[in-house]
Amino acid sequence: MPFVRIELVVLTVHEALLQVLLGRRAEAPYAGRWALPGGVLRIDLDDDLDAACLRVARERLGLELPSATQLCAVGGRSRDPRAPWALSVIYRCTTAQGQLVATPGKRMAELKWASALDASADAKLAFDHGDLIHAAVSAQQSEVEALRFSPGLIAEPFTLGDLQATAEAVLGRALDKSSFRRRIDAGERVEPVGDEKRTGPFRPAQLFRLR
Amino acid sequence: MPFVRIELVVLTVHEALLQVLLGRRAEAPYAGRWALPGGVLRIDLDDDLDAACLRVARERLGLELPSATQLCAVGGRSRDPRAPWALSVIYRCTTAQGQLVATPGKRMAELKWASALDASADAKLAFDHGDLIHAAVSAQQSEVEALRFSPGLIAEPFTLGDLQATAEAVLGRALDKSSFRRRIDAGERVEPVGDEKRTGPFRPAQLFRLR
DNA sequence: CTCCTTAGTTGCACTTTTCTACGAAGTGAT
DNA sequence: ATCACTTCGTAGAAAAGTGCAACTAAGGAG
Repeated sequence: MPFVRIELVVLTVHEALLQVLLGRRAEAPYAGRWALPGGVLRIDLDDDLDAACLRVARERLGLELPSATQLCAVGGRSRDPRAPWALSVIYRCTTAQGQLVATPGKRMAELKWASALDASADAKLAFDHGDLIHAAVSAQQSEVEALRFSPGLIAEPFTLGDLQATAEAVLGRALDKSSFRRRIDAGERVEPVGDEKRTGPFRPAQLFRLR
Repeated sequence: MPFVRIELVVLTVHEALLQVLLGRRAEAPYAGRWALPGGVLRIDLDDDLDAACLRVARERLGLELPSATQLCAVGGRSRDPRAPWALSVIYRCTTAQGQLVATPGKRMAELKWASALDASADAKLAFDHGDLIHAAVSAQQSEVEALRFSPGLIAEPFTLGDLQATAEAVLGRALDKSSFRRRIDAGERVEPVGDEKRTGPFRPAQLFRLR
């Protein structure tokens, strides 16, 4: 039976840029290279794959992830030299940058946020993690395209301008303001919180939250 | 390490109905119940997960599947009583009904095609295979909604009427003829084969193939 | 030729999206 | 008080896409 791991693609939007969490590998293989955080499946601890994902996020990153979704599974003979056959189940999630409690473990010396677009094209990442980030970004873009904002992608409460800027960061292109707002109104995904936010000597923006 | 299997959701359209291939289980657990065909991952034989999918399809069903896509992975402690922890990687594919060479093996006594919609709601299927079929049907519907027809879903060459009937069978609803043809023309997914097909004493239909 | 069937197209109303511009709301300067 | 300035939010025209219904096209039977 193969060696089974869980890998996490943790995404966030910060400073108008879609970013992904990477850890620097301390040991071979790929020592010194950046890789996705992850951990070994523990059949004595984990009731199922989702529970394993939550445990790994908690142990490695100090994150309580309410909503990670499975991206895919990858596996093969030459995937990891530590085992004759290695299988990884990949999870994708979003979180606010502040919630991260970096607890680098034995294999993870250091954590950083990197541009997701750059990372998905970075051939120097360990394993096939560049491809996995690319797949995760595509999935996230499909969600945002349909105006499904996972909690954690944007801090609540937010203005519609914030929400649009977040969507534009994920999609990597500009969106039309009136069209964006009409689609938001048509959906039932956000609700007004009743308060306002002022950022200068001009009209304040209404605040919303996800529902 | 968990016990790892591959399961196949083989879909086809036959007689204006989306159908899924099921096998009757010969042994416990769920002896006598209908289940998805599948097999154990063999790390001595399979180079990677996709290769394992192809091998299982060939050995169990006599199918050479050019284009199976991974659906998801499921796993947990109480999934299969034969092992303390079982993990299954699910693949989805389409094939013509005629290509199937049923070779029921030790565990698969009998094969049949069943309505995919009925099967996805059938609580009597083994394991969580009803949920898996439901997920596979949804994925197939998304593809067809975007007019992506996997080879095997429809026999080539085909008329545009055939193609629309196939799409309607997958989606479970009627489509508008002129709108369907406009979208087909706009895309670059089908090309005329130059021939015609006549089914009676009236105007023949042009034939197309996928590209 | 007329009639019948299915294949394929066209016109039109309607909906949805996109682009552009304008009004609204707030503060500070004149 | 009025105007200038900025961002928030909306309205309306233009364009693109969808659904419906009627139409023409092509073949063969009688």
